[in-house]
Amino acid sequence: MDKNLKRMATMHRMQVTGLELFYKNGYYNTSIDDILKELSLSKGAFYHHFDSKEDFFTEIIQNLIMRKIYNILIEPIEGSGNSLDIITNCFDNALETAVHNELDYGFVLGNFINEFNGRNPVIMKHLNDILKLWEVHLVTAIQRGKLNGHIDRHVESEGVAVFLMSAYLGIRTIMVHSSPSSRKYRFMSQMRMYFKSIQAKQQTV
Amino acid sequence: MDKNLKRMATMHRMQVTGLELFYKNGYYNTSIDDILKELSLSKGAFYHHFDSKEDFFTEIIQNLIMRKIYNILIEPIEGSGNSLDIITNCFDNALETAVHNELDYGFVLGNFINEFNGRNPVIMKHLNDILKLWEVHLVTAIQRGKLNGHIDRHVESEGVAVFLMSAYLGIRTIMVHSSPSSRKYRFMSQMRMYFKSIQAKQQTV
DNA sequence: AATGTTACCGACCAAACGGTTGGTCAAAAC
DNA sequence: GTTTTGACCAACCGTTTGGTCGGTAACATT
Repeated sequence: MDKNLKRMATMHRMQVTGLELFYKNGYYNTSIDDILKELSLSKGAFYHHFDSKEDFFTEIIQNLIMRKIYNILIEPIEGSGNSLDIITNCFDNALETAVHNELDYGFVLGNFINEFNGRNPVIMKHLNDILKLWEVHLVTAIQRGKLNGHIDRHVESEGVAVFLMSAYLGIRTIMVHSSPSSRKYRFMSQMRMYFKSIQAKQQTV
Repeated sequence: MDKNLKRMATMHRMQVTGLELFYKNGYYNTSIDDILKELSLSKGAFYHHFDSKEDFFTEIIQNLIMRKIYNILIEPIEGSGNSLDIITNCFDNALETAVHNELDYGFVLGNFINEFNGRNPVIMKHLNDILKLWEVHLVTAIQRGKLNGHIDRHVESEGVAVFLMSAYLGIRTIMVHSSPSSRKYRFMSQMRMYFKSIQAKQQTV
């Protein structure tokens, strides 16, 4: 079983480096050779483990992107406190990694959606599924907020979810260029304003 | 001068078709041959008019993207009425073209920013300049709203601008996949909620 | 009528692409 | 101790890429 362990280790290394380069240079602008050079591995090794470039990327989506997004953007909003506070904290933390130029997987997702949209339906489906998953959990969190008396019962849960996802993906597009830190601060500040407009009118805490 | 006219006509045709394909398939995933095939022109014609693929795209940015964004997202918010109403209408109109699968240049901009970020500093600078131009005009419109008594004086103009740009670019990323019409409706509805939270407290109209 | 200019053609190039193939060698299975 | 397996190598293939270049034909200038 030692062989199997080595196989998995190598495949994992390939995927981590692959995501890094795909994210940095784009999928179509990154060659398999680029990835292999970085790892000092050969073409043969690559095609021994993966069927094709597309298959390789599909594995990356499932094994790296999906899980990270779950950990960073979905699981943190499952809590039972004030939904608005929880979402605020979640976004704040997620954007903080972006400020420090680390891999922000929410942005990675939006980035790839832009790149594959209309070009590769198979990969788009996988990316869309993740987006949908995020949306569902956001809607759930907002509905919980209504039940708990933190959010006004009249607001549309799905509308809020769409608006939040939009804002998050958008701020990341803007943040990449100038003064990410101050842009994050301004963004979070306005998000709190927005939250005030949808919170329950009379505080029944 | 007939020659000069023909030259400009051909160059324009090339740029229009070029933008179409670059937008649909991505810059790096669209070859010059693809564009020329569509136009029944030859490589020689292309390099007779443009220095390189990059030069070609730079011209597209200046001649097509820049002007369209000015017409659709910047000029419409120059009016002197209620800034929040004007911006709402502007976004509503701009997103409507997106619903009908037409070229929405705001999205085109966000799309290319994602593609070129970290890959081509020269092109990124041009795209960034457009983003900055948009931001400046949004800030101006919001400050005008404060002066006219439509917007609460305490809100940060730049924060609002960043938030609005984020939301717009983000909703377009999300709209490309499923039910753009209903997503647009929900988005606009939440944007109005947000606007309520930043409008002047006592209506002094 | 002769000459220069310009828009455009299409064969060509070197480099890079995704993918294939025959082979090596150490560890696992027998 | 022999055989089998599987991770990996490296040369190679057909195709596509951005870009070059010598040529041609229509038009403008003289």
